[in-house]
Amino acid sequence: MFRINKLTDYAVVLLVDMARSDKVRAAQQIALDTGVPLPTVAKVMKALLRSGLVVSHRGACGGYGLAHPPRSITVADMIQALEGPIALTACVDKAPHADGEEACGLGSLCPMNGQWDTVNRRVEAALRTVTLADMAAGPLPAFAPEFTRARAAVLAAEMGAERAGEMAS
Amino acid sequence: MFRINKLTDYAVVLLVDMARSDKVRAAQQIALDTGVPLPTVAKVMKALLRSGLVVSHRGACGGYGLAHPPRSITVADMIQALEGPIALTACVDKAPHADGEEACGLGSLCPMNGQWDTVNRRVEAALRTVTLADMAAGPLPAFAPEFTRARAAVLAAEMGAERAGEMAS
DNA sequence: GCGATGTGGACCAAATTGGTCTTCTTTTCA
DNA sequence: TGAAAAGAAGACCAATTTGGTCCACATCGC
Repeated sequence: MFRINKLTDYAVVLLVDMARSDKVRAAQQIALDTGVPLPTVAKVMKALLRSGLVVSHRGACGGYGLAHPPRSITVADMIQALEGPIALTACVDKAPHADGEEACGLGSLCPMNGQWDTVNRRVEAALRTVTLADMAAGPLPAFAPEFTRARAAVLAAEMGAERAGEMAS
Repeated sequence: MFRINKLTDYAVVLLVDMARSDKVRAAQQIALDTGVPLPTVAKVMKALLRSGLVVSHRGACGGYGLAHPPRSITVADMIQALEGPIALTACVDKAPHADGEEACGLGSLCPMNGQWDTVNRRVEAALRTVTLADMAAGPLPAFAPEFTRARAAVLAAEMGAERAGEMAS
């Protein structure tokens, strides 16, 4: 499957929504607009904030906004924000463990010496060719954003009365 | 960290060793030569066999060999053999579940419609630019293959007397 | 100062992964 | 023809990772 994390997937969904809205919104509002559970939105935003992809404003009327124009945020940036450096194998991040041993058990005996570096660089380059603006624009969204938003609200309501009430307050 | 499976990592190590040796060898011998545990070699080979990357010969003097020249086996092939089609998100393989619902919970409401397809195609293209021959050639292996093999044998012996004896028989 | 909002981290249940084992089939060779 | 060598298929369990949630605290605006 060669998957990215679900959390990373959420991050892209949230960032696309932010790129389309282009306003500072509270995490609660973003959760409502996208249908992603609030605690998950909070967790993702924390990671995006640390990586400098979004900016935050605390206090009343606070919220999150994009730190850069969508055109200059790439898929590689989003993935790296959630999952760290792009390293397909343990061989490449040679950060020695506490006991001085290398991450790859075989150490310098590993016959792959540096071959994975090439692969990693090419994958990262590929991921750098698609931007948030591309993701947000889309060739032809099946539904207009308004419909999407309305449908998401319905979904949020169905998630449970107590939570929906709390979120809608 | 955007990793491939450890099993996939092993598969590449084994295939590189097979490309360098270019002989039909028993799984036991490959395990000895690479330092990868025998049961793991067997498991990886099963996947590689199903994908047609290696051929097998049963019975005495049997073993595994490459099904194609290293030049025509790409990193993408190896990853797909172990992990299935390259699909960074659950959105892309729209195979409906048993209950008729799509893999992505949001269904056609998902605002990503088709955007991930582009990313997936570009990543796969990148992975297709590096072949098994490239991985096996290497720019400059730190040690000659003979040293690697001898060292692997020592490692195998250290794994335990009973297993080492059984493997050396 | 109070309420709204973000921040940081702990926490646990569920899913995935990795590694091993067992049993069976196929092939070679004496 | 039968025994040994080797692969095939899958069940199984432990360990790790992931995901989702919650809590206590820090800021900010009114």
